[in-house]
Amino acid sequence: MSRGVSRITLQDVAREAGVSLATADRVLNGRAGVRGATADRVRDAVARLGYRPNLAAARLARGETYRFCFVLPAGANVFMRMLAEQVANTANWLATNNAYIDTLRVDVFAPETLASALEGLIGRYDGVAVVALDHPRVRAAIDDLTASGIAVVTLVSDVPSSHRLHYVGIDNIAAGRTAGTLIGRFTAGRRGAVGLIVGTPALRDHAERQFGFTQVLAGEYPALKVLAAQESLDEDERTEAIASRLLREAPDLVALYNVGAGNRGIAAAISAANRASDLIFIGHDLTEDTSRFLLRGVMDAVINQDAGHQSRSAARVLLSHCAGEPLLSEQERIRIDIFLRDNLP
Amino acid sequence: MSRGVSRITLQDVAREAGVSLATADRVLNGRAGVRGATADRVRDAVARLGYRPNLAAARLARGETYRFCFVLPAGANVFMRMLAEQVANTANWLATNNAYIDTLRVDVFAPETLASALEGLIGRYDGVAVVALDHPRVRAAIDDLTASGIAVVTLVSDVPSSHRLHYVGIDNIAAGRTAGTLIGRFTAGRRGAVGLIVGTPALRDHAERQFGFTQVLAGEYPALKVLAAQESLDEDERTEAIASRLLREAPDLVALYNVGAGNRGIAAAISAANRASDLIFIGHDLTEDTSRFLLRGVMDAVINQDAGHQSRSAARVLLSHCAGEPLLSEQERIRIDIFLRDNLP
DNA sequence: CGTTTTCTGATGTCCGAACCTCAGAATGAA
DNA sequence: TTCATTCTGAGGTTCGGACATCAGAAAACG
Repeated sequence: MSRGVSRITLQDVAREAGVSLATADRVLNGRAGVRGATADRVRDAVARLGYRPNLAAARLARGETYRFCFVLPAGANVFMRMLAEQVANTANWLATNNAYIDTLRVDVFAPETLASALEGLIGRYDGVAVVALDHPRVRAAIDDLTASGIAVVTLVSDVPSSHRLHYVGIDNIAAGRTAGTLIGRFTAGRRGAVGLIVGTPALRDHAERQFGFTQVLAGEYPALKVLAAQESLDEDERTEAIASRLLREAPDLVALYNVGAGNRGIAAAISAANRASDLIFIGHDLTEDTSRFLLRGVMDAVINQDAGHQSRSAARVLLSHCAGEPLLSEQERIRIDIFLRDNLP
Repeated sequence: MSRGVSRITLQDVAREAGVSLATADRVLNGRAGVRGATADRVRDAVARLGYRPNLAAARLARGETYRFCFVLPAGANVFMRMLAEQVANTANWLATNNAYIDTLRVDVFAPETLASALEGLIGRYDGVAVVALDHPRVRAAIDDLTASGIAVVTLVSDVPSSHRLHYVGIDNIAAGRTAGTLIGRFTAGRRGAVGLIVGTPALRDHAERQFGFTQVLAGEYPALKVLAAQESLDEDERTEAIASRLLREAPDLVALYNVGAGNRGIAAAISAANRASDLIFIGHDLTEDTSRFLLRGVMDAVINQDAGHQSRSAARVLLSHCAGEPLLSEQERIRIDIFLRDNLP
């Protein structure tokens, strides 16, 4: 609270360097018209005094506002609903920082729709965060946005070959591997079949998780045989049907891994078959449902990517890029969270 | 980057409410001299327009600087060194936000020393973050700080009965339970003894982890017998000696849980005994060492509390408290991270 | 009704940096 | 030495809110 502790301002730097405020300002903002020797003196003074520009003052002086668009899938599975909620929170926070978020919901499974929605953002926003489908049309749209000077970050699901500025999300191969290791260890050396349910292999994150999972099980747990992946389209009814069928038709089923959404259906099937206590069931995304399933012992582990963190991180990356402010990259790494019954938030 | 999108300022609110800027300002800053009816009109206008004060402008106008002190243990175990490093990073970030951090290293095991160090901070800081020992003397010192108007947060290890503003850290009972469940499941139904090593039961976090751990093992894994806890004082040589002795004297040892630091010693003992592949070893704090142990299969899981997150969180809590700014409480929850070989950062 | 008290408006300064202009100084080239 | 071309200094304005002062208006009071 003290007003006594005097900050070092650009004034002080100028005085220390023996130049005027204007010159110091020219050097720090990279404006032309300063001799090299003079510029060095200023930079020396900055280093000597440990000058740090006052962020608040800089922002105020710049007086810019930033408009961001978050493009989220229209299909409302629970995780995406949570993400949308967190984006709303983030918007609330950004509003005090001269930045505004619009949310756009599009059918992410339709590459054409997504791509043209993205192209429609050109000129209207300074930054875009998108839950992207990895498809050539979408990649081209992202590159167009980037080329038009809009900062683009991919959210949750990446398009690595595009020119996006940053990917905010987890390493899904590693997430799949993590699920594999957990199932391998939790099945405790038993021999048997493992059911694998994916939303759709068209989503890069699902495909990657599946890859990492089978890689670990095939390589390190030969006693476990992974059954052919079943597509659920992330729908509860379909996951329930699939899980019921697996439970019926594979009598040696020891574990289930659900790569996508629809855990409720699986939990229902497991409970109906009375297999909660001996069947290992691992899925993604901590929700009200999945935490309940963990507590009841229907699920054994949940692998999570924090929706709030991802939303805030995307906003921070966009904001700091647009405002030319430094970024704490370490803070922007999204963790692969493992939740057991015991470490629920 | 647009300058076109006009923010809503207090001017707009005043106009909308049909009052002057001065009156609107009086209402928002809780200054006296405004009739109730008028104040309501202003508040209505705020709500109608969705006015959000510009954080940057507010900070600049307030023109205050904040001084924080981070009190860390002098005994340099790896985690604490990492924490100190992260505090330095945080200081770097805070410097652009009118806030300064000093770091003080004291012997945290000596309650008298810690308490008097804390009392010495009165009047010199606006906020204090302290890795606290739960001891009456220390609690009293924290309460004195609080009473003198200094915001105090406990970091990593809490003093729940004190008047600290906030605890930045994990639920250590839950962390111990998590370790218990992991060991229970990873031992795969085997019968045998489990070694338990603590730094010192004087540290609240160690005691709590031990409690949670034994609670789970006793309650849910009757095949595992937890041996009497051994004190290591967080030193590698002592943990190595303890682990070696356990390996020697308990032939049915199936798992080891290290509550504190000193994982390097345990890893050495396990490797020497050639038990890396069958003995389950779980410890805390992700470091260069423990990630290597995970990759090599010497350790099976590491439970972590992110030092960077804790440091930033403490700073944010102190800053927002002192500056009277809102806090995103969700962002300040420290997770109990579980790391396997597969989800290492 | 006048008078006191309580409100309200007008106006200003300040915070620190970004960005601008213009005059004058220093420097280089001819 | 002169003239053109860089540099540099001095000064101002702006951003939006915090905080202060003072005059005048409205309300409360006797």
